[in-house]
Amino acid sequence: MPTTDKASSRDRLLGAAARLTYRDGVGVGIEALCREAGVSKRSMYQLFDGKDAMLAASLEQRIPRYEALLAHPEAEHATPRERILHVFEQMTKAAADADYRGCPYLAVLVELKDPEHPASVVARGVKERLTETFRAEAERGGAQDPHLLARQLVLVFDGASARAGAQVEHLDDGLATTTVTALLDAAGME
Amino acid sequence: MPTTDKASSRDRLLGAAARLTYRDGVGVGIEALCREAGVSKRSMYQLFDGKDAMLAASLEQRIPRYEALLAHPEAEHATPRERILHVFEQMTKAAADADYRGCPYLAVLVELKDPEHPASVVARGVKERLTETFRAEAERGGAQDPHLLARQLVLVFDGASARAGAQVEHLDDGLATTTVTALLDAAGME
DNA sequence: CGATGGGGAAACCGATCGGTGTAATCACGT
DNA sequence: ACGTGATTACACCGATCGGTTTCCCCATCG
Repeated sequence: MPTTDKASSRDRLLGAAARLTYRDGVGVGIEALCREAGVSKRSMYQLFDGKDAMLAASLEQRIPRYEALLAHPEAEHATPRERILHVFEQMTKAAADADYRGCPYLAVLVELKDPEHPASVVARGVKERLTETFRAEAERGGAQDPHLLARQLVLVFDGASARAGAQVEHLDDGLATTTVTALLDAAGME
Repeated sequence: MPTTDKASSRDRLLGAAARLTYRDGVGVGIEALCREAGVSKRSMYQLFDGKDAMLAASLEQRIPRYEALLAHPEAEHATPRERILHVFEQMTKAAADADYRGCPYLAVLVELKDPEHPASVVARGVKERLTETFRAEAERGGAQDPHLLARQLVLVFDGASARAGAQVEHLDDGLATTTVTALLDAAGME
């Protein structure tokens, strides 16, 4: 087994793509990606169909990490409200980092401006799954209109992450959680 | 006076920059911008210091139009609540257009990822002024914490515009205004 | 009329884009 | 030791990037 087999080349490419794209946007060059990953351009084109496909795969691979970060660590004993608030507490913590650039999936959707792009499809999936998670919690928590509340929460999620990532807002005073609490209360969630 | 004097060349460049940047992102080429504007590249470099400066100027020029669109038409007789809601009603109407890509100022902030970029500075100014407008209305309306409410409203504004622009959400059922109403009520605004 | 000067078209600059072709090199199995 | 297949570095492709320069036309003015 070589020191760098096919799987690890793939992983390093996906990691580099995630890192550089998040920092510099989807406009980063293939050359830079391969340099960062330590993989030749030739190999990258054998592993992926092209830049678009690699970007999509990169976003896809990060999904478990991303969703695990937002999931409540003690899911069993936590109430729906606690689980929803946990999502925004995690975002608030992440936004304190100077390198925070907001939700990478929203950023890709905004930057690509093309809903048909493979990466946009992946990103939209993440957003839809987050909405569904919120909806399920809202329902468990007895909200009057769980789907509406879920969509409201995602509105706040994306607004807060975009603004914090663009450095136009700082969430460290609990802006996001405060806003969410108001919405949860208004929706009649226990 | 020639059919195309210096001022009209400037205007057509700014218009083309606003249009193409909004549709395709800040990555559009100078060549395409000049072609769309019907102005030679040489003239554009005499009118502006470069692409960054023209982009910033383009965003700057659109500000009056943008803010007029969000301002309540009968500002005198409208209540603070009506004026705030009007902003979100206008966004909802704009989002119904298939060509809607969200707030251009937020998009630029997200795409550039550089708060120091001249265009980012302009965009941030727009966002800060919107926040201040909300804050003033919130204060007039007797909100408990006008500044907090204003920041919450901009969260919803940017979240809704980004999501509608990226085609992940549609606002035509009043999602934005419903959310805002809940926040206004929670803040104790009359 | 001829001189002058500003602006347009287009060539040009080096750099980079996404993507490919090639030849040498590498680790490996036999 | 040899063959093999994967990976590498690197040249190359046409296109485009932001930006500059050249040339030429045409409008203005004396």
